Amino acid sequence: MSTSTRDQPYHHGELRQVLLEAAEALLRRDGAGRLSLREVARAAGVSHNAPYRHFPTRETLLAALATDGFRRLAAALRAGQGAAHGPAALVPLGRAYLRFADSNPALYRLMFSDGPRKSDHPALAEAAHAAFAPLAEALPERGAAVGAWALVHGLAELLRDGQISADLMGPALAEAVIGRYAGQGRQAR
Amino acid sequence: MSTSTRDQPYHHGELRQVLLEAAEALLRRDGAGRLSLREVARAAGVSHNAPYRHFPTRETLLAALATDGFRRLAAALRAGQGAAHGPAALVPLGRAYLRFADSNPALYRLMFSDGPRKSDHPALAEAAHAAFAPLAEALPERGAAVGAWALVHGLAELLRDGQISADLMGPALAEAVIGRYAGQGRQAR
DNA sequence: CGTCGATGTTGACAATGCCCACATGCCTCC
DNA sequence: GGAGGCATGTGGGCATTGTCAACATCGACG
Repeated sequence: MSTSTRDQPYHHGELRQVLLEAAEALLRRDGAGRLSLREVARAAGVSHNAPYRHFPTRETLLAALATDGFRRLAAALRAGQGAAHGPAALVPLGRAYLRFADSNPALYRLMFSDGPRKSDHPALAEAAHAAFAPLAEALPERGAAVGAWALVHGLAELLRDGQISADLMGPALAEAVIGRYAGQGRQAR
Repeated sequence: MSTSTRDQPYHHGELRQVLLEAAEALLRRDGAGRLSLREVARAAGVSHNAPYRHFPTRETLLAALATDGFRRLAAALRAGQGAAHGPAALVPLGRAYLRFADSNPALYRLMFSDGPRKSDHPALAEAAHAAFAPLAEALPERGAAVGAWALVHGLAELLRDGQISADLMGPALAEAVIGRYAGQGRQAR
């Protein structure tokens, strides 16, 4: 809470966490491309080299941010799913998913598009995979689950950068689309 | 065709096009994030500042690349659609779409994820919008078209970065998912 | 034939990612 | 309880980058 702990005890103690928070703020402001390690360090009030004690590389920082994002997404999905099970859960899951993407556009973009390759960061890959679990549980059939994942992810991305021209944008339509898919999923064994 | 016009006539003549081609090669190799204007210039055999006579900014170069990508995508879709019309065109369209994304992963990523914001580059925005046209014609109902767009785009992205774990990846599944969606689209009024 | 504008070139500057050597201070082990 | 070790943080430095400014070159047009 203290805006400036006067006597920086040289060893910060929570630098890693502070760096991540500062980085996320800058991510929100500038996007992943313009996020600079040195500016993160400045924001955290440490030397330009301090981050290297916690992240071997700029990309590692971004990967950590994205990993955290996937954990939060998974939590949001579980929270949004509520009591629903099976195909009926698709709509609330989709809604929670889209809300997450809409609330954290820069982070979402980092997680799926802008960010480091998952193959280079095992923890990231695993977190990303884990976020898929709620959907896989709701729709036991693989094809249906993948389709739903793709549909919702595609909607999120198209909405995010206004790819869908403004006249037909909006969460309402998105939800209708998901609803329709859910209905079909139910009847298509 | 000439690999090196010996006497570079100072005024290159086709620099813009050459720069774009060099840039796309580097894009393929390194991704948009690591693409450096100076390296593009080097690859084109001109000074590090020559590109600025054609692109006011690095981002502008990327936007031009992405714009071209959308034009090519639109062409690929029209070519892939063949004679099919209406909902029946969905499967061939989806196939063409996925093939494009699979053949040009870096470019695809630039177009949708990595690249400049469409709102900052009108030509880009328009090309992106135009690429949507074939789909909109095939599925006259807005919701269905948006859903299909999202579904296919989502599949492309998930496939691209192996988000769908390897065990269920592959174009075959993707096509099945699209086929199912197409079937549902046909029966949903 | 001269000049003018588009296109390229050279030079410079600040910022950045990352490397190296050094400083600091807590923790452990005799 | 003192000495050494190790994680953490600092400062300086280097190559690279995007962009700006000044100058060079050349074809077109009077």
